[in-house]
Amino acid sequence: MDAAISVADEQGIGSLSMRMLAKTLGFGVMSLYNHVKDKDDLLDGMVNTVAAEIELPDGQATWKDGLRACMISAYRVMLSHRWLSSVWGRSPGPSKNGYHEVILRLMREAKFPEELACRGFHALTMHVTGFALQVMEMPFSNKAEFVALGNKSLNELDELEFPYLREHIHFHLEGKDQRSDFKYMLDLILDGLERDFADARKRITR
Amino acid sequence: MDAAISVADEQGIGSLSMRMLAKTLGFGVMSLYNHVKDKDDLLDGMVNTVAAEIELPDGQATWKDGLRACMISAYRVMLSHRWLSSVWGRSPGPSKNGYHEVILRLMREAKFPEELACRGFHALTMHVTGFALQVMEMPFSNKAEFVALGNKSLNELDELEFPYLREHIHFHLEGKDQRSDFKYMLDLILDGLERDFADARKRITR
DNA sequence: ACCTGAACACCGTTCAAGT
DNA sequence: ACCTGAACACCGTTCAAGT
Repeated sequence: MDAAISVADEQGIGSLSMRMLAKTLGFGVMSLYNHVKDKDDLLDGMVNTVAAEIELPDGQATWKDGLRACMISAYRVMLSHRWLSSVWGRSPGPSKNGYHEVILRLMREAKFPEELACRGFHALTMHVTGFALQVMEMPFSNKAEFVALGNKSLNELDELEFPYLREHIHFHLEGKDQRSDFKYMLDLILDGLERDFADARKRITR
Repeated sequence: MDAAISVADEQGIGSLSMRMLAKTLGFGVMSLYNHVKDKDDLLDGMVNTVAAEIELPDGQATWKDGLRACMISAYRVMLSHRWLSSVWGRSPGPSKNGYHEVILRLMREAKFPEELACRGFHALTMHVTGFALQVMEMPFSNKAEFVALGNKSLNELDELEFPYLREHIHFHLEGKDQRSDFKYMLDLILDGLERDFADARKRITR
């Protein structure tokens, strides 16, 4: 399990085959099937193991701080295991359930109505894994590759047809993009939930 | 190209192999390589072809309406080609560039400052493809499978350990979730951009 | 309970050969 | 310019055989 995770971390999930994993461990291929039902089963186990790395907030935190910290931690875990987001959606294991339970608990114990908690749950989890998926999916993995790709695109893009796209690429190449879009959108969601929550409370008290 | 797209649409991108595509077309496998450099090249072409299905707003639309319509159309296209979001991130072709250009143009011609347009661009595109990726990645594809999985999860989840997660699953199984989280978050982003834009204008006029 | 190699049914792609 | 089959180096998994 741990071996599979380090292979995926270092070589990418694409290079993780049963055959090479067995070789790494010094066994025949078929020995793996004594510890794992399937390759699917292996992947489920890997997800469950690294999902445990997500830091869950303690009982004291307010719903907003707690959620914020929790989502940032989940996002960090996804960035540190670059294969994780692409297999995150498979059948839930105990650590993923624990993470989901905490998100819902923070909202429900703060007296969010069930419907708003549901919406918040999906908005937040979709944001984290969707954003991570999208970042992982980008066709470069370091600054140099990024610059190379940017310049290549600039050469290919017609100045008259794509003026704003060219401007946008220049903007990035000049390093003027110094804020985190992940946190910007996270706060957008949290602030939106806060407003909806306030509205819901008013409606009840009235 | 069209054949590859219909195979992927009907059987999933996982079943799209060069060998079976060739068989579907009634040729030998290697004939494909006269029309396409690679399997990568094939996928790039497929993305470019369906990206052209995204409806771009005409010149009259306000930035907000135009962006909203454009993002909803893009999301619809991703839902109708269930393999699309997973390969969307590969090297950009002309129709994807056109889509990106329109997004940037709507904001820049409405006098968004460059930085805010950049942020908006990423917030919106990440939302669309991230959300689509996450939806596609879910381990069910119809109501029946969803209900089966929900009930299975309820059986496995301990009542004391995961009370809120169980409540959440019940909420879905009872069909109380009738709004679109996609549009909810889309409007969250658009409203956020509108506020930031108003702030930026105030700062300049002052 | 754990390990194993041979075998099966698949991949994408190279290469030399044809029209 | 277009098509082709054989071959190569890979997959995940089944099966029968070992300890």
